[in-house]
Amino acid sequence: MKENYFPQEIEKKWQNVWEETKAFKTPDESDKPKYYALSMFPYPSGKLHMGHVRNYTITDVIARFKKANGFNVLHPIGWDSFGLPAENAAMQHNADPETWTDENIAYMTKQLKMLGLSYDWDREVTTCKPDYYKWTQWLFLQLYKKGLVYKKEAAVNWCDKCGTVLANEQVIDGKCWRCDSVVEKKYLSQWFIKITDYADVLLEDLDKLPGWGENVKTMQANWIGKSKGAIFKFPVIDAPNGEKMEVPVYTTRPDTVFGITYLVVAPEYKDIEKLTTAENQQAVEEYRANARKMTEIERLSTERVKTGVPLGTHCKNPFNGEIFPLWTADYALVEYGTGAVMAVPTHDTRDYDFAKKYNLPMKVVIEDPQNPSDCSKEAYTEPGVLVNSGEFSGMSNEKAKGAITQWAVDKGFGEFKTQYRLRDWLISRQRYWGAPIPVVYCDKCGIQPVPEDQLPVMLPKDVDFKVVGKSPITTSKTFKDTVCPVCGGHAVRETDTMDTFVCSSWYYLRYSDAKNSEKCFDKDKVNHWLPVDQYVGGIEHAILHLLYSRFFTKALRDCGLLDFDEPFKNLLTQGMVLKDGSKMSKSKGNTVDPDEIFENYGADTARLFILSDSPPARDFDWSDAGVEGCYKFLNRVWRLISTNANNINLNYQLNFPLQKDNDDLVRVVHMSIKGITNDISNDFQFNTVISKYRELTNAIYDWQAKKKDLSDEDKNVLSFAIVSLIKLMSPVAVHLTEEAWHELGGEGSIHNQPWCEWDENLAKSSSITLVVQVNGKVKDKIEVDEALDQDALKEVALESPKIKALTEGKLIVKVIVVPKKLVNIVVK
RNA sequence: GCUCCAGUGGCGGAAUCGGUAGACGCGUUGGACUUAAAAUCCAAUUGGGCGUAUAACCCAGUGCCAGUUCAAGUCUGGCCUGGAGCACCA
Repeated sequence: MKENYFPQEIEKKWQNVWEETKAFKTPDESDKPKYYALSMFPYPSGKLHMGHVRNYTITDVIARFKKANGFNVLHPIGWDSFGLPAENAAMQHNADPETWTDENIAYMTKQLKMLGLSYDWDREVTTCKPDYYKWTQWLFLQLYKKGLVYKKEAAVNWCDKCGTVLANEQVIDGKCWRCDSVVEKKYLSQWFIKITDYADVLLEDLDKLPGWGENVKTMQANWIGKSKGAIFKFPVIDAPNGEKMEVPVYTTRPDTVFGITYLVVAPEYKDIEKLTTAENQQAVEEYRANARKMTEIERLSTERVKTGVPLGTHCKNPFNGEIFPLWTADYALVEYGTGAVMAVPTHDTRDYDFAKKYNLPMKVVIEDPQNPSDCSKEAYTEPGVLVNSGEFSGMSNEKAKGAITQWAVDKGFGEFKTQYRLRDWLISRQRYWGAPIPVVYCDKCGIQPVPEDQLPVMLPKDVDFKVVGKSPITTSKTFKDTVCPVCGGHAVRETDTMDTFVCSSWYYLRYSDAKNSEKCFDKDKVNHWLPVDQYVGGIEHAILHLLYSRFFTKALRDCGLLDFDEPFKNLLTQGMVLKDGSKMSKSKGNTVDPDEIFENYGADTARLFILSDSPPARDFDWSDAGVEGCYKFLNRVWRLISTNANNINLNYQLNFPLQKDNDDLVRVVHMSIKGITNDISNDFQFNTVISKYRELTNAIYDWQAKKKDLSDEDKNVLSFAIVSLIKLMSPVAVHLTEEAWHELGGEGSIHNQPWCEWDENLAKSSSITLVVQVNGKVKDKIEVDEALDQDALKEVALESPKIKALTEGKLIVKVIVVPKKLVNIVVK
């Protein structure tokens, strides 16, 4: 064995061996239990960044740990390879997005292999390839058949300079992330997926996910935004055309209906023109036109100064017969509820602001009897008792919510209503580099889905990427014109492509049967491998990807394609990788290139370091000194092994009873095995795992420093310690340990060795330190025999000279004894 | 504004059940080895009492204020600060 550690040499060597032997191929059939470890697959942007390194290392260590513990582990990787950057690169360099993507995938694949990740490369999926997007299109058609896909006119984020809609996540502070121009709202006919049909079950099933962080679950719950309330219909008494009209409103505060003093409809409210008098027509029209022009930025910059204009008409409050005016104001949102709001200025802060500004009347209907509120300064939104509320006066407001709604239900103008904030998912994009939406528009038959046997609808190659103001796909001469599958007449293909989040909503299912050309996946295989046992990725997907994937799983279950409710059993959201306290970014110039780390220190150092300093869920601050320290540690481990290579026997036998110092080292090894195993099992605390590697290494060095010559027994103990260290480190320092294993004469790969076992009786020190406190403060520590009972411990503590001195002349009130640990003497 | 998370030395962080606060590392300081350096090794490193060797001791200390308890970084209540997400959702 070489005396010095040369990571570059040994890493390359073993990477080649693993690749040639397909060392990490996962069989579908196995008598072992399955374990599915998954990292969020990367977008092939060009190069790996440290966030990738962290993500994939965490999952890799989990996969290897589970494999060593007797699981048949599925650990795949793929590419989320559709999306804007490829198309932008194509526009700038006039390259084909596919070529650009392929080159990036090739480079990043090389980097992943350099990191020593244990992927089953035979299951690789690439979403931009026809063998994958064929099935994305097929799944779209299944959802279409189920009635979960529809097309409608909607306001979308539009970047005029780029000539395309943008996803919400591509709008940063109201501006296009690419060209920085202001994003407008534009009405376009778009494709939607009816995720709202699943709002309730998506919310409820969060309770089935104890393995998810509370933060992610509350973010999803807030996003879904369930609220319970009522819908009331208010009759209009003076509609200009004499029509009998009513305005329905949604409210979560039915208890405040006696305090309504006006009603607001959104500027986009569908019946607004019919509700406006001739005198007010012009002012309302101007207000609406202005609202339409408002960009996101302007809406934000108004800082919630509320504006509005009266419509001139009035409603009657069916609860008390009062008449109140109708207004329009943009603080009412057309997409939420009914698009109309009943305003109770005394008990809603927004209504209060508006009423103050326009001098609208206010009426107190809820009070805290102990502490009557002054509603002339601010709205009172706390619980209380109803006043000025007819027969409901005196009732607690919580109780009144139900009672008042029920009253309205009985009289026929109200209903109980549950409302969600979640909106349907807009999936169409006017871009080239995505999966084409598989529908055609027939002159006679209208919208028709492409028959399944005609899939995939391939992306055309004859396109001009330099075109401005429209999707490059529309420049194809071969793509658009086609034949209607129903009547055989002329039809035009849909030129919109799907949001890349559609592609990434089912990739984890495809890994179970990645190469199937007949189906999206085999039902038995997907049911066998899923759900994912451990999913690892960034918190930035807390809502989008994770919500869409949960929806997809449920929808596909309802299509009969699989049999489980939730795709990801456990979720680990890793923190960001920082440098000097801020996020690594090219513009800040504080990035660290993984290639340089591999070259200078090797992948094992990179893996060790990225796990070492912080627990996985927290942000990780990259430091050059830290990398250096990890590199030194691996050198230290290497030296320990190489200088002892001749003394290490893989078939060591521990012959008890051991001598004291040997016994101590053996105990440290057992403690290390136990501690490391528990740390990985409980929340993947890799930072403490690595501390324990260091402690064990230090202990072996210390033990050795005391020895002059090694007896046979010593050699057995040393072998036990070092072999255990290598095995414990094998999930992290994958190359170093493999090399050491072979140099020591090990058969096969260390990565096929079973995990170390520990003896509970040896995983603790031979004596215990009794802590003696006086009035809860530590005053002495005494080495005692483990066998001593409570009375004996008490005696030992009281006998201690230090304790005697401290308790002398004082009254001992109480003595608390915690077995094997502590004695607390309470004195006065 | 609402929701969630976090707050421990110079720094990253550790501390199953409430039971020795600061494991492990980074950095710093001192020392050994060396012609010298690198590498390596040894020692010290929460603050103060205490600008001196050695050994020891005492006090304070986990964002702040209370509380529960023999005992609180850990539990309860109320704040403060920082971060993240949502944001006129009626």
